[in-house]
This record gives sequence, structure tokens and C-alpha cells, in this order.
Amino acid sequence: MEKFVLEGVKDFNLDHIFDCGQCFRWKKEEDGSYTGKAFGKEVNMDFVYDEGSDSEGTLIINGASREDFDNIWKSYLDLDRDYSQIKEELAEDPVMAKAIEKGRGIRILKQDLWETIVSFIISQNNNIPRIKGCIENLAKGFGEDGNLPTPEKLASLTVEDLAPVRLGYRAKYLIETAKQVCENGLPKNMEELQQLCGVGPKVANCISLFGLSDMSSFPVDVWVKRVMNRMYGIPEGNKKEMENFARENFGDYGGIAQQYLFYYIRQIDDEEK
DNA sequence: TCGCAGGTGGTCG
DNA sequence: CGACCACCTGCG
Repeated sequence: MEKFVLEGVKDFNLDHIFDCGQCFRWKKEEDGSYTGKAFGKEVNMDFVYDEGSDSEGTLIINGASREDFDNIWKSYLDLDRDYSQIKEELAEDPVMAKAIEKGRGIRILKQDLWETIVSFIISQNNNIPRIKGCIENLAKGFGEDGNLPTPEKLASLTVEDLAPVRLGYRAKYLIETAKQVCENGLPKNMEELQQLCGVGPKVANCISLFGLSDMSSFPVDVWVKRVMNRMYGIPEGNKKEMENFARENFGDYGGIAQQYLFYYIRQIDDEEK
């Protein structure tokens, strides 16, 4: 199988990238590599640190040609962005510095917009194993070649058709959103995102961040509420204040900051169990 | 058994 | 507007 190898990759860690809540379709192998699919191509990614380094090393993408790397994976992995610089700025805040230390290899994936929309509608009021299961069921049952069904395909289905996917009440959101996309095209910004059925402020921010690469998007979910209460003393119920805090302190990198915070609190939570 | 999980839409005041 | 509350489903 062909493979693509890239040395000298900085600020990169597969666990951090695939376990910070931004994607649901990558599977960790026993050897620590990850297998998954994006933009119709399935690959296996591995990362080997340079000797003595904990953030710089060599990326190996099994199943990818150089052309695929240039066209897909380079932008998918956000490799053109200088995270060192961003982390340096964010780390002026000592709380953020601590979070960055834990998730230093996080990168914001640039994902397919439609898949991101579908994935995060499914994610609402749901838990991760079930989210992953639903997405797999949807791809297997109604997609082609392992991909999620297109807007046209989804729009042609009924809630009854989707019953085996076990989406619960989200099925009708998905169908309605698919119809809206067929009618109006894909959304281009937060305002258009929130017109979609089943897309409120939280889901819209996730789609904006992971599907539209708007790094200033700051999704506030239960974990962010938890971590911002714990780290910054903001009351858990005060979402407005959290958004203001993010805008003032993280600015254009709110989404990246959110991912460090999210990963951090999830890790802390695991350690406390 | 029942509350809960990466929220949202509908309904009131 | 902001505060509630029902909602599919599966797991502990």
C-alpha cells in the first residue's frame, strides 16, 4: 500500500486531535495509529516522535499518495497553521497554559461541511459511543462507499426509514435540514447555520469551527461550562459571560482555546475517576 | 428504576 | 427575550 511520510511536523498528537470532541469517525488501532475516512478516502495515520521530543515528529499516512496529501490531508490536518505561535499567545493566560500543556498536539480538523452538519446534529443531548454508532449506522445503511448519505439522499427518506439508525428524535431534524440544504444550498456562516432544523447555538458553533474553519467560533457545551467554572470561576449557568470572556481573552482563536479547555477537563475528569 | 448524555424547539410569562 | 421542559435511546 502506498504511504505518505512527512518529517518535521510540529504541535501534533493523534490522541489529542482525535479525542478532543471534534470528530467521531476515527478509530484507534492497537498500535496507537488511527484509521478513518475523510472526503471519501480511507487512511491509517501514525505519528512517531523525534527522539527527545514530545510534540515534533514524523507523520505517516498509510493509503495516501502525495497528491491526496496535497489535496486533502494537508488542509484536513490544518498543517499550514502555526500552532506554536497561537499557543504562545494563548499561554499568556496561566490557566490556558495548563490546558495547552495537556493537549499540546491538538489541531482543528477542516472537515467536510455536510458531514459536520450531520454529525453535530446527531451529537446533541447524546453521548459519544451512541453518536459514533448512529453515524456508522447512517453511513452503512444509507450512504455510498462508507460515506454519509448526501443531502439529496437524506431528504428523500422518512423518519420510519431511519428508524434502524436509532437517531431518536434527531431523525426528523436531519431530514428537515437535508431538505433545507437541497433548497438553499449549504450554509456559509453562523446566521445561516442557525436557520437549519436542529441547529441551535452550540451545534452551530461546532459546525462553524470544524466545518467552516472559523477559528473564532466558541462552542459552549456542558464540559466548557464545567471547565470555565472550575478554572475561571464563572458560574456554570452564565453562558453569556463565558462567551464574553472567550471573545475578550481568546479573540480570533476562541475555537482553538475551546479545544484545549475541552480536552483538559475531559482528561482531568478521567483522572479523577 | 430512573437520571443522564457535546441541546434544541416549542411554549409561556 | 429568558426560563422551562419534553424529547429518542441506551447505559449504569
